[in-house]
Amino acid sequence: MLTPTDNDYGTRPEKVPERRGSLWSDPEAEIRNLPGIGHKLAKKVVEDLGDGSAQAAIVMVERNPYNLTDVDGIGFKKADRIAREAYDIGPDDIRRHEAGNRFILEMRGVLNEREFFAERVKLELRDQNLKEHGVELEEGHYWLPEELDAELQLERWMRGLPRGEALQLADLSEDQTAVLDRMGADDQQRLAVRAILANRVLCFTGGAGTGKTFCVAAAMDCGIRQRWSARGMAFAGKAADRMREALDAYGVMAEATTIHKALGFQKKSFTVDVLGEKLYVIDEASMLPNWLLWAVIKRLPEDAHLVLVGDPNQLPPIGYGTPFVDLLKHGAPHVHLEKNYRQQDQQGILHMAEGILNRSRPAPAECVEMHLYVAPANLDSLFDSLIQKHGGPDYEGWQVITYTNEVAERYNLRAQAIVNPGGVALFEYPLWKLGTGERNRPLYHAEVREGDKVIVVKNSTTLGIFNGQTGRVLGLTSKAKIVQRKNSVTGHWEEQIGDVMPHLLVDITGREVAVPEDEVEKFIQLGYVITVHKAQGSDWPRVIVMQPGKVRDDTARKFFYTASTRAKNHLCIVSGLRVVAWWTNAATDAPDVPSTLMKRLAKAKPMFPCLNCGTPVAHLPHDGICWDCVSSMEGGLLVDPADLKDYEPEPGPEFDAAIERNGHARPLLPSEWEDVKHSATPATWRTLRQSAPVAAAEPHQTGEDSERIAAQFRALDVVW
DNA sequence: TATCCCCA
Repeated sequence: MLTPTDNDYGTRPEKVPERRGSLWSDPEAEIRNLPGIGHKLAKKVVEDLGDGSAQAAIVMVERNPYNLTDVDGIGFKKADRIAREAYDIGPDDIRRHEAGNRFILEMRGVLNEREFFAERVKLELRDQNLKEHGVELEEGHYWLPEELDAELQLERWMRGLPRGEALQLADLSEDQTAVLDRMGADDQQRLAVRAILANRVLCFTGGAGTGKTFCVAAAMDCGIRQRWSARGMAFAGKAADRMREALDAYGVMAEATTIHKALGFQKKSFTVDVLGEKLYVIDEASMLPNWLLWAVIKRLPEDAHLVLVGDPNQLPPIGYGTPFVDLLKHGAPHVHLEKNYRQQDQQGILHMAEGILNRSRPAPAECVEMHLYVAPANLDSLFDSLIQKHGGPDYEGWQVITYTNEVAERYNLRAQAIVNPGGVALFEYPLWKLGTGERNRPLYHAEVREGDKVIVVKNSTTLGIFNGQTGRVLGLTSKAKIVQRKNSVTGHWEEQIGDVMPHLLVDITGREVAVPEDEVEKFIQLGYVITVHKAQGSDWPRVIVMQPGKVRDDTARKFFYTASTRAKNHLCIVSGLRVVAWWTNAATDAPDVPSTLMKRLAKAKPMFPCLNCGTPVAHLPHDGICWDCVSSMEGGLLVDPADLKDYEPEPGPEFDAAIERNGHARPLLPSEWEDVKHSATPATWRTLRQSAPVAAAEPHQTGEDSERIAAQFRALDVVW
């Protein structure tokens, strides 16, 4: 079955070769002629599977046709059809089961046995002996192995974290105080900076407009003043770009990139093994799925500080897991900014957002327009009048936000008809969500005209544009296309001059960007109306939230909260629901079911006394030494070897190897630890006898200290 | 049962 994303609807190969066997002279044609693959997909197959070589791609496909699922735009079903029709692969081939099992879990996350079998039946995966191929079964649940590993590792890492009471505050040097004075930080923000500098791991939360980014920039600057190196990261390109702008604006000497870039993402994996900086700040952390957060944590140097900045009330990650929310629930060190700077003049929007979170209806306010219980027949005309009132040529000034792409596509056409009716049409793209007609063609197309408001829908490093940025179409120009080619000798990517072709000129945040004609459809769409996911991380003076019906219960509150808080001065809400139904929907959140990670953490684990300070902790990450001790260690461990003879670390090959190298089985000095830390997993070292003797305990922080700090924060309206 | 991210 063809999917709506298969937009190879027009072109067919000009020449149809007669037989596959005679095609070795033209391997690309062979790929193109596979069932369900056309021109465009064939190119991607060659690029993704063969690294540019069609011959190599064919070898990959012949070895295992299900390798095709690695190509963007090819799922299990399309690969399966090719495997069975073109390569005679039987229904119970191991490769088929492996790909099918993985496909199911890639779509659905973690499934129990019954759910998993139901999905297998749908894909006609019948042989029960092959039900675990490519996936892992753990206590009645099926997992992708890498997903299970990420979660187990996160669990281990979280058990080793200080919890709640361990929030610490750094003292600021004169230099640092001067920085904060110059930046104009208030007391709340100063405390946040001190917390960032003092805690190895810190969650940093606050709603839109509470100045999180400001604090982060200030903290990074202060870090740099004490000779730390610092780096900002974000999941999304646009968020990284915003952070970079903020750092530039405050004159902070630190880079900000996507996580993928920082970890050296290539093809399907990360190439950076250990990160080199001292302070890492991840923005929009609520967007991180388990695997990605773990990918960062496992690469952190041991003395690094990690700050996770986010708003747990915003939209959850697309992938599996909600590690940011889990960390907060688990009680990791946490600073919350309460005071809102941005919406101080527009308290109505703030109260609206609070109302959605707290299930309370705020008093009516001038800056919040509610249009509820709108009859379906009147939705369009109401929309039109709102655009006439709040829309206009100042595209930076307003934005319509929806939940689904279908609604976005529909109302983009209406908004365009009002705002830019007479612009010259420059190109068009298919509106797949508005339905498909015969022969799988889209029913509607959108015209992009001169003067239109547009949105970037995909990052391009070549063009320097990011998914989610909005802009204005300036016109057309003709110039040579710049293409990125991999130099076959050096292996580096290089910019080369390609064919001369028309380019679409777009003004994006004040910069003129020329998008080559053949890539416009990939990068540019109408931007009057966008989905909430694309709006995340941006704000506009006037926002219209256009959502005719109910939003699914488990997402509703996050959708309305995120969408409403995008507005700085004026907010319009449009819905067909009655007043009570709307408020019920808007305040409905997913039932508070603990994530699988939280369930793991809730299970009791044996406690072990730290060899250095004696504090019992569930996990001793550093060879019997707790996190706090290791982090405060400069010269070496103060452990008397005589006290250690009764310890019995867990046996195993890694442990044996480590003993052999070191000649003993006691916890290691930091210098020794350097030698074995890469080969001995912490799990190998962690099992210690509970009755073991312990060095004199000296807690790192008394209850009094933490109470004093808590009081300081409370006094400043900061919750932690 | 919808949403969507990442690179050389």
